Amino acid sequence: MFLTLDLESEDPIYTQLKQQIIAGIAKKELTPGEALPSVRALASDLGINLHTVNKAYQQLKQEGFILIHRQKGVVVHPEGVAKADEAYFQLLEKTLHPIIAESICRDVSEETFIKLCKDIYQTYKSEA
Amino acid sequence: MFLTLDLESEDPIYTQLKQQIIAGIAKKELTPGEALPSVRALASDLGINLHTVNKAYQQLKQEGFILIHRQKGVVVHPEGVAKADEAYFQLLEKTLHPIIAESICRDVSEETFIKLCKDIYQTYKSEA
DNA sequence: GTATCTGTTATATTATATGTATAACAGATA
DNA sequence: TATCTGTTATACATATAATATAACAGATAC
Repeated sequence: MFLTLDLESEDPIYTQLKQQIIAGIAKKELTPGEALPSVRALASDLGINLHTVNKAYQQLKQEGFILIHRQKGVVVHPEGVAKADEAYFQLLEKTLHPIIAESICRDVSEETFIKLCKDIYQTYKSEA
Repeated sequence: MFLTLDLESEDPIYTQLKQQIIAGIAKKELTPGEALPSVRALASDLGINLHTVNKAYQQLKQEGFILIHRQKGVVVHPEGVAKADEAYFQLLEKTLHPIIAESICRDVSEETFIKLCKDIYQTYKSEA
């Protein structure tokens, strides 16, 4: 599991951490039950503050991706990530709406958009 | 063109304005050359500050959605929005990646995801 | 010519978000 | 006892978001 940060990015560091861990789970590079580095170890590795890592971990826990045992440490959720429910689909739709609206303005056809999504899906499947 | 704000939203007001104007253009409720309210008029209508509207307008101008004439006012770009180029597709892919990664974690099939995108595309086409 | 409408620019203030820096606490373990 | 967990608290610096006023300069209507 490689974690790389772009300190120039507009995306906050804790967001980058979250996204890369989620991507790791999606690619099955991180498997259920697998241990993640402690907040201090990861912060030290990346040269960032403990609290920044902690914020990412807390949100990942809140969203059901990981479990945190007070003394055992942090692990990828052993029973797998909670499957999409109605609330998630609503959030997903709300997220995609403005993205698709802009694509339509820029003359991106539905077929082209779908193709891009399929290609991205493929990048996660192929590296399983 | 109805503009509604959710002051409780995490999305900044100027972002909501941008998204709704872009959605309006996508739905062809706003047509090329059509005038938009002045910064002061819109701010007054919505009960927000002039600078918040101006920030949205400036970014929409920067991204090619509108034109601003110093004394004539604000209009939807008369020649249509700039079509997607390589830079836009890269940005789009970068935007979709984490969204799709999370969907995969939550067991959303490619077919389900594509279906959702198609449905959203449809909401813009049907109201043309 | 004055008043009014544009967008624009400048300052200042408040609140919130982000990230860092230290320090300490409590449970588990070697 | 020392060291490792996550957790909590406080403080600080910076950036973003939004508001509040004020002023400027060009265009237009009376």
